[in-house]
Formats: sequence, structure tokens, C-alpha cells
Amino acid sequence: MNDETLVGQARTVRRGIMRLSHHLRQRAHTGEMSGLKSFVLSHLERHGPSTPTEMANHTRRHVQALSRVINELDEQGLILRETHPSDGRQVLITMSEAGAAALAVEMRSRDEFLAAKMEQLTPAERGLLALAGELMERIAEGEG
Amino acid sequence: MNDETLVGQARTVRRGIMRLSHHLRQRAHTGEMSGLKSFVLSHLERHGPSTPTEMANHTRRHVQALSRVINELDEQGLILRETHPSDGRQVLITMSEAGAAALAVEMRSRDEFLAAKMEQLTPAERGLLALAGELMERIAEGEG
DNA sequence: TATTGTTATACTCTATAACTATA
DNA sequence: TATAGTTATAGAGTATAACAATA
Repeated sequence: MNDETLVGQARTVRRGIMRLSHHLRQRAHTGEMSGLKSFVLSHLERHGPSTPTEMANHTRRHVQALSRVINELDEQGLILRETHPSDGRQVLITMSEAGAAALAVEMRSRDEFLAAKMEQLTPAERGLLALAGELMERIAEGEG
Repeated sequence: MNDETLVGQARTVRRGIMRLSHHLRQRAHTGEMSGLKSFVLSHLERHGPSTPTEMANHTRRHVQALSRVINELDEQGLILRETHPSDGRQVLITMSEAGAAALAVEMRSRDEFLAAKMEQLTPAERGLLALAGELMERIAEGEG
């Protein structure tokens, strides 16, 4: 594989990702939950109770930004805060039932938006795109 | 195709897109050009001289936001402004040579970031991802 | 000293509204 | 009156720095 060929493939992928993700961010939400809030709740759903630092490291956000939205999620009753039993510096964030319900509504809205877009494709193309989704997630999680 | 299957595929795709696009936005840039500026220059590269309203409609941004970055791009010498010959209300934006050069550097940086990520994949997987890139662009451009 | 979390602040992008100039 | 573009302003996200409390 020629390096230039690889960069050319990357360019094609980047264009598709940037354009489609812009639509997802702008138009696929319910309007009731900001992007960063849904990121926090998604993390809690996938990884269980977590500290702000753990979430910041995993999502490549800053603890400072999370600290603010965690305050708001707390006021909305979508999360619970507990002090760590053995380390008084740490705060353990847990999702409440209301938080899980709000997250489900939000994610459903985004998925239905994208599903409507995908109806333009053939079944084979949709299957290819789903496989690509797994690949994108895999390389996003990677170290580099 | 069951509707729930489609939504499930959409969920897989959404997760991959949102995670990878976050990395691209956060870490794949040179640090010398903001996201919206590169969007404006990209549009000019692909579509030639355009008015702010045309760019706003095509990229689903607000003219007000474009007006601000167009001011800054103008001060940086990356674009040129011309008044429309037959309609004094319109302003035609053209990319300067410096703008084209700055855009090339920026896009190269992003593509190399993504290319490095894609090196984790097999050649077949990279080919699949490139095909998916074209599909994502196609459904992003669609009406819905 | 180092780590965890918080508050403060600046810049960017999104979104709405108000304004000017031209058609 | 309608359209094109601008300026003003508020909310959300990213980033750096400074701080308090705990280890």
C-alpha cells in the first residue's frame, strides 16, 4: 500500500465523517440535552459509575468542562454524586433512573435521524456502513 | 429490512462517527486555522467563488457566523471580496492563493492523522472504510 | 509534592434578533 | 416589501490557569 494511496483513502473518509457528523450534531438531537451532557451520560451507561477524571481521560475532554455539566446534570437529577469511600478527593458519578431515561430518548432521536438518511442506501450499502461504524469506533479508541 | 434492524445499524454507525469525528476535530488540525475557517475555504475550493448565503445554505451554517470568519479570513489575506456586478447586495467571496495554500496544509494535517489511525486496519478494511466515506458523504448531502 | 476537583476566564461555534443597504 | 449582509448578544464547548482539599 502506497502511502499516498492511504492518505487519499483517509481524505475520502474524513470528508464523509466531517459532513455527516455535522448533521448529526446540528439536527439529530431532541434539543433538550446538550452534546456534552449526552457524552457524560453515555459514558456512565457504557462504563458504569466513574470519576470526572476517568471520564475526561476516556473522552479526551477537560475535567473543567465536565465539572460544569456535572453540576447541571446534578441539578436536573440525571446523575448522583458520591464521595469515594477511601479517597476523599475523588467523586463517583452514578447515572440516575431519570438520567438513563433521558439518555435513551436522546440517542433514539439521533439514531432515527441517521436511519432515515440510511434508507437512501441499498441493504448491501447499509451493511457496509455498519461494518465501517465498527471500524471507526475501533480506530477511534486506539492509542495513536 | 426490519425497522429496528435499521435503527440498530444506525446506532453502530453513529457511535463510530461521533467518536472518530471528535478526534478529528480535536487533534487532527494544525492549530493555525479554526474549524469554521477551514469549512469556508473547503467550500470555495470545491464550488468556486460563492456568496455568504450560498455557503450558509450548503453547509447548514448561519450567515452571521460566516460573516464573522469571512472578516477574519479577509484580514489574513486568505480570501478576496468582490461586490456582485449586477446586484449590489451580494458579495462574492474568492479564495486567494494564500488561502489555497493554507487550506492544503490544514487538510494534509487532518488526513495524515486519520491515515495513521487507518494503518491499524487491514488493506481490505481500509478499502471498506473508503467506500463508507463515499456513502457518508452521499447521505449527508441528501435532502432529508 | 502530587492528585482531584472546582471556579474563573478567553476563544470558537451556534443561534436569534436587530439593523443597513439594495432590489 | 423582500433579500443580502452586517453587528450584537446569549448559550455551549474547548482550553489554560489558579485555587482548595486530600493523598
